[in-house]
Amino acid sequence: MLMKKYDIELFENLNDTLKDEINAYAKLIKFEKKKYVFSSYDTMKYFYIFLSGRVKVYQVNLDNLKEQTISILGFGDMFDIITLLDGQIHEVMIDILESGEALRFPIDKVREWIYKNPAFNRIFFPYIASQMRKAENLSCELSLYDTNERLIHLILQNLKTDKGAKKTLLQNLSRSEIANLIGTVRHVVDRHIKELKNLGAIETKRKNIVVKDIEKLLKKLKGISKNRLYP
Amino acid sequence: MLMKKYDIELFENLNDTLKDEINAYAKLIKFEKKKYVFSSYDTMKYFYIFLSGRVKVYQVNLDNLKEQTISILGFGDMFDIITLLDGQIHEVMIDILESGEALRFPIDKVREWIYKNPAFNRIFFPYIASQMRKAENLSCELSLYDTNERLIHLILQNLKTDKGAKKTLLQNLSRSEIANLIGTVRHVVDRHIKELKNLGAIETKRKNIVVKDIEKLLKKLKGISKNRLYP
DNA sequence: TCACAAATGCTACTAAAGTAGCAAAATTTT
DNA sequence: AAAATTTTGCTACTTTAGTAGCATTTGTGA
Repeated sequence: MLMKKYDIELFENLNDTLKDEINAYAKLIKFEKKKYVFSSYDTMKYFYIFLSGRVKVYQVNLDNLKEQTISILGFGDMFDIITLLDGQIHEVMIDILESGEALRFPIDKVREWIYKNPAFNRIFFPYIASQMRKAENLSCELSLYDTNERLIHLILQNLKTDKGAKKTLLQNLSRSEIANLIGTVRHVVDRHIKELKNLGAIETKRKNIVVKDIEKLLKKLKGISKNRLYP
Repeated sequence: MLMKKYDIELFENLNDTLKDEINAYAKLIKFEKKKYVFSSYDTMKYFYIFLSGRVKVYQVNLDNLKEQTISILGFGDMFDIITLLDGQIHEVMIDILESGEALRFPIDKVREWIYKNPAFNRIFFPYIASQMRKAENLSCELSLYDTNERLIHLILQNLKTDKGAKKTLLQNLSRSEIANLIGTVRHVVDRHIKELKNLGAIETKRKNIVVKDIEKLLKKLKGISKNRLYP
């Protein structure tokens, strides 16, 4: 019975041997808003797989305090995969957006798995790839599109991932958090949202954006590349 | 003797068994400027390790033809690690900046290695991590610093990697390629370079930037974060 | 429940980045 | 060697993004 403790969806397709391994080394950790956890030093020793809650990983420009959100981690996400792979410290800032739980593993144990356990890697490798795709996409968005387009891309992207996940990325995020995601500041996001509301493309509640007219959103995207996100 | 064929620096620390494996499956490929190679379809079948030359990986905004360089691959780099990890197509544009050679492997063979060969992963995992760090750094640069600071960061970063590598990243790159690297356009780079030249911080030859006064470069960086790159 | 903190909404202003076009120099190709 | 292409350099202009400040609304925790 104890072995069934963390037998979650995520590990469904693993063989029993690995499931047992995981259960043997996992420790359930609860984390809360405004608490300082998952520090760069901590992640040199421990590796986490998130079960619930939401954690923001970000960097700050100390001169103007502008933030860039690198990723928001939730159910099924792992941290910190960079330190796991190269053993070096990974200096990022962490904020808890929503309290939740994670499984904590001794990082050396996880290293053993990724070096020697093909079953674990069948989950791990595609996960790394998905994170790399997201990182690449973020750079290209920041560089190739203006703030208005990036906002619309983010809103549309959320429509797509709607099914499946219980909660979309955008739900329960403030305007400044949205700004941090797309590499701008709150006032700029406000300006664009105001315009989209006036057009009747979206409606907003507190920490919530509801799409009212996809066509109008798409029309605000310029030219050819509008087909990229919503073909 | 045949087995010694590709016995390059990169594989120095591998055991002989793996070296033999690599030699058995590697095919030497030459690539040239203005030739179309390493397509997204090709990299579904083959995996490459570069021996020489330089290859630009980038994305384009079809509306204004602006480009963002995702990475420049040269000696020791691997491609495409995303497709290797998740088996999905990875749609990027490729340009050959300098002709060169690469080892080509059947991608399924390389998958076998990353799933079952710890010796290969001792090279592969840190490499993935370094690519992830670069990707994360690019996003943060693009979002948190203005074009002038990004240019100076790039120039300084090149000073550091000077030793070791035979050729720095910036050598032999045109202004528009520099612009593509830091997410802006040629005219903006020109403007900043002109100012840095007037200050006496740098000198330029065709496709070449020579740092004359590091202190002056650092002074152009704003405030606290200048210490980040050149402590 | 009351005080405090967080989030939203708006106006006005400043600075930075991007667009456009042309000409000269250097390099490569024919 | 001539022609074509690429790279550099400059000016002028337009648009977008970022800064600042304040008032109102909403939510949270003491």
